[in-house]
Amino acid sequence: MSDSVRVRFAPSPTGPLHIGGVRTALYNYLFARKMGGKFLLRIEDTDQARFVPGAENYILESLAWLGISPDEGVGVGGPHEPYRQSERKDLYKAYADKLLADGKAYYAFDTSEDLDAMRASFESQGSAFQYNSLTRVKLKNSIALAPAEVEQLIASGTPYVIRLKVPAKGEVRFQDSIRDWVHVHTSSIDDKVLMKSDGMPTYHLANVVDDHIMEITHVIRGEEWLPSAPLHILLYQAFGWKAPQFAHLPLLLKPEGNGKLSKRDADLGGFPVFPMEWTDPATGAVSKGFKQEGYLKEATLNFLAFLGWNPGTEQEMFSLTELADAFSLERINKAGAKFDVKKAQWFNEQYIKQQDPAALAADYLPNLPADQGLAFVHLFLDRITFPQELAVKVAEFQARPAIYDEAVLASKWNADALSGLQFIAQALPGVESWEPEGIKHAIHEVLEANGIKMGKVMQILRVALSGNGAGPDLMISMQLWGKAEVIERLATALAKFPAL
RNA sequence: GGUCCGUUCGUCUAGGGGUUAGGACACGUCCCUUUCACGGAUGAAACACGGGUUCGAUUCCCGUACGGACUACCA
Repeated sequence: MSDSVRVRFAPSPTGPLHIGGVRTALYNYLFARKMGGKFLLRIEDTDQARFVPGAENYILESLAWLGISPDEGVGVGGPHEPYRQSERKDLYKAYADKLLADGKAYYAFDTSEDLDAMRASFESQGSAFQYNSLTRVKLKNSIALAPAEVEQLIASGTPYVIRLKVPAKGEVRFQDSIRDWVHVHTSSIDDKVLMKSDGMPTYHLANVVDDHIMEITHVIRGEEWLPSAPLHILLYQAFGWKAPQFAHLPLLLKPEGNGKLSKRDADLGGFPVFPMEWTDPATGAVSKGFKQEGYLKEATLNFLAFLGWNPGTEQEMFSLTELADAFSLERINKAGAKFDVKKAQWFNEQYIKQQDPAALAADYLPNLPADQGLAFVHLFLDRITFPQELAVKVAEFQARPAIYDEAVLASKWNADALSGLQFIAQALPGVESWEPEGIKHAIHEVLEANGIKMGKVMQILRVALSGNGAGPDLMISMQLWGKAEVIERLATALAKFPAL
């Protein structure tokens, strides 16, 4: 079908990809999959000043980690190569020239300093400067200046930009998939710069030209673009092109307080706002990543998808393919969503339990024999949020108690407990089969024979062996410690526990 | 300041002219368990405010308040 869906994710390589950007990529990907269309990745590197080495690679790796794989674009190629805007530079100039020839754009020679001064003077009078139909006739451009003068300026190499000649009167309207009709008067739109004086296009031009050439049918992007969408509509009109369908996504907000989620929140809240760890090439500063923090890709995806979208059913665990099946633009929310770490952690806990225990053991407890690693995974699976906690739990488990839980001792350490422990210490060496049932049976038997209730000593036994008043199943723990170690620990505790 | 966008439990949200306003996270209680965790059950918890339209508005319209984005030769 000729009008099949084509969407794109078009980040700028100016730093690590923000988690909000990842969500935008995800929604584009999901929509493409749902509609049987194509998902493209285009790199918008038209700002030479803000270019950050490694950022493009970071974007590619982050998307690859999550399985948000482009069908076309940087890294995979396709019929519209190149997909990096810096490599398409000449193209944009040709389109800008066409607008110039049609009288829909004009040259402007005002320097940044000129414009800054203009803005300052307007501001001092309490109003805002706009480069528009009212002011352009008084500024230094090919509308206000005589043709000969313009030619002379260009011939002499005076730097210039190309601006869009926004109509003085009229209304721009478009129907956003998420926000429905949005209308704006052209009088509130600036004569935006299309081509910068360095010969590079601005976002506005490059974006519209590429989306048209690459036959993009739906532009799904962050809400920060909503104010410039009317300008883009105007550009499509100036070129005589059909505008794509727009869908402006709600923003991701700070977990506490107001404002959009930022890098600062990560530092403050101790949670990541980037998909993967990022080391700033200039400062060497390291920012946390979901991946390195221990978030599973399935959990990250599921969590992100639900920030601003929901299936309308009560199902909340969704794989990437299930998300693609259930996804629709209509079910995206309008209001911004606060980032909730607790929910992200909950998703992670759910997905950890779904992992293959043997794989978890191999990946996170590589130094243990496979059967032992597996046993520990089973022991701790329900008690961790991140897989790397496994190794910590195991280390704590294996270390002999340095201190004994004071509170438990204070309330449970008594004559019954003492004799119970002593009986257990006597019985343990005789346990033939050192496995949970056998150990439990032996303890039960010796306590019953001496008229002591299990409940009186079990927690004290736990403290004696592990130092803690709470923890995983004691019988399984004892099996894992091993007979000799348990006997040793019990003897130590008996010697160290306070006299009665 | 201007333009545009938004507002249902603390958070993510369902719903939509007449509902006991539903679910999830977090929180409380109970059950399970020798303990903790997991799991199960249960509780507390919301339609920003003011007008209108209507027999009836949380839902539609208009204001107000609050929040947000944008307002660069950045994207």
